Amino acid sequence: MITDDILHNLKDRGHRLTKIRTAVISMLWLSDVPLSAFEIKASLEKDKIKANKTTIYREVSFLRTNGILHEIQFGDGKMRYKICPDDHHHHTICVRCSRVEAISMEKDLEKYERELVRLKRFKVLRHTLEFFGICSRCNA
Amino acid sequence: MITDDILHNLKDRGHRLTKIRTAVISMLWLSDVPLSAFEIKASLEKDKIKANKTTIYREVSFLRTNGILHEIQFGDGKMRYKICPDDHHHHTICVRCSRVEAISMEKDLEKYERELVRLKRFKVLRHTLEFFGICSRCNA
DNA sequence: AACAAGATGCAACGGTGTTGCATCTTAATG
DNA sequence: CATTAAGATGCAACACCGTTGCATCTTGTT
Repeated sequence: MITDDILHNLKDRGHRLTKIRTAVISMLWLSDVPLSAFEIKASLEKDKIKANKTTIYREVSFLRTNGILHEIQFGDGKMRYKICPDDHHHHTICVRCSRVEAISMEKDLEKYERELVRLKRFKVLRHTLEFFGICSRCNA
Repeated sequence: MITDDILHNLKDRGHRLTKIRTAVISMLWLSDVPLSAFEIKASLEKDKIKANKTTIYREVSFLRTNGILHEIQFGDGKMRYKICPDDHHHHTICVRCSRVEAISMEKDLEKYERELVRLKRFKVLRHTLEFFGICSRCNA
């Protein structure tokens, strides 16, 4: 299991493996959509693990600092968090059922980023790209 | 002046031209970066025009409904608003000086959206794309 | 078992944005 | 110019996301 690798890696670097930490990691790993802080909290509670919202925010902050978890913004005012072995995917987000899927268009964007440097002398550090629409299930 | 066109257009459609409305329009038109609600409020106050934050939110909502103003998200949790003749949603945002420039890659993205329909049966309604980095001025 | 660093909970707070309601302004009408 | 009704504004209160300070509890090491 990859979550075990993550846990061992954290421990080897001198970090603690608390109940909440391991729960957040395994839960986010199993989730196929990025979750907000509140959703993480709710999901833990379903497994009978109570955690204060402050703890959740501090935990995602910790996991982000350690490169385990990544933030995504869907433009509704809340951060969402996901565990992704290779950072950066873009997503399709269904506006009806909220289903999220990762897609890849790195090659096209890398080409475009090179053009931005060449034409506008703008050095891209990061970007955001999300598509909102109707997924295949909802459209059927 | 284009702001006059906007004002006449609004009036012709039966909307009122209040002090705050005209001030928001001309101020946003002159601004070369998208502004948050708070920044709009502060900018009006610099011109001795006081406005309640509720009024600002209602005004940007009104202007958005009338297709005059567009929202942009930079991922810091606040909406920003910009007057743009053609609704144009991609930008380079300098993380040092906050300068924002519009860029065009519609053709590439339209191609990609057609592929999303074809391959994943995902119908794109809208998307977000912003590049964060260092602009030519800051990099010099 | 003792201990220090780290994790947690709680309360309070700040910021963004919204809503209900009372009041004021705009612009059209007589 | 006075009237008037719709629309605009201000105010207070609220909801929500996220953060901070501080006291307390856990973890893992000695």
